[in-house]
Amino acid sequence: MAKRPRGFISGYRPRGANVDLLAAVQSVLTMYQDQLPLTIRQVFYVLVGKYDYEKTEAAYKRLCELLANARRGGVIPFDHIRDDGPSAAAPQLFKSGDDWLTAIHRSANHVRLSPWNLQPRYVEVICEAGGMVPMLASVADPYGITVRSGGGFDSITAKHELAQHYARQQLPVTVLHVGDHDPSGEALWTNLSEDVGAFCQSLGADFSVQRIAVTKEHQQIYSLPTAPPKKTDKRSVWNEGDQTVQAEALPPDILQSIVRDAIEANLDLDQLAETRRLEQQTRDKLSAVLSDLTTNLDN
DNA sequence: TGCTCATATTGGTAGGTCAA
DNA sequence: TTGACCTACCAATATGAGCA
Repeated sequence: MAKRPRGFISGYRPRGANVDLLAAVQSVLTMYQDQLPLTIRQVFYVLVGKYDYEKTEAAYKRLCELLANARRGGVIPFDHIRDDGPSAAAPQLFKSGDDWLTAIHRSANHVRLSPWNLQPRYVEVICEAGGMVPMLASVADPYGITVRSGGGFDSITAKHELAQHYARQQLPVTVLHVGDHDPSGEALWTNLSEDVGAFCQSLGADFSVQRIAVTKEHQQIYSLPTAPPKKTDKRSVWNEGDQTVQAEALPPDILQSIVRDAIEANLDLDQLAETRRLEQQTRDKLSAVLSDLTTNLDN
């Protein structure tokens, strides 16, 4: 029998300093309610910046454990915290033909057109941490832009498939990269840029990466919490005296605005407006066609 | 040149121990 | 009794150092 709690914890009562810590976490979640869900790392860095929370890996681990219990205990809503979960592939099933027709009708009202046949370049966002994807996607989605988690792109298959995907776009490809400002973050970015770039070159794709966050300038402008680079991490050239900054140290709203600005700088906004006009036209047309079809079937 | 080893990345969880 | 905290571990890969 496991000694750890399973399922919900009924009557969970945090103790000592954790009572105040959970109150601070709830304040952070309220402060960034428009950016929810946040990763525990994002909550951690806001606590460090605004509540003088201890900035150590041990303190971060304690926060992870506390938030696990707080979620099990119903103190923190599960949907306010984002972590990497399992993936599922569910078949698309319908109760009946009418059910399918209703679903089609409903989706026709939300059909979206790809903006890429009117844009000068294909743009994507890649972030290092998978937990940040939903938050960045809420910014990128209205532009029709895909957000991926890099996770270091540790799989050679993933890098090759990505290059194949970019080659199929038949447009110059720009990847906006969000990652940590540390030797490992630099190494991951360089690896992505070089390895996917080399595959792209062989496949005939014009590929470039823009590192949009986190930079040394961001650290200075927003006074972000830093840490000295780990002496054991030799994966990248690192200037003497330079401090490291985690991507999650950027306040969520600021990170969103950095990504939004970078997206808009790379898109033709007039052409994007034209795509949206065509999109509405298409929705109206499809709704009319499906209404006629439903009427004919009923008769 | 090629192999092994240590260390790093993410967001946790498991088990053991301590303390309120 | 129960919450807190510490260490070890998971997966797949990159990188640098050291050695044969």
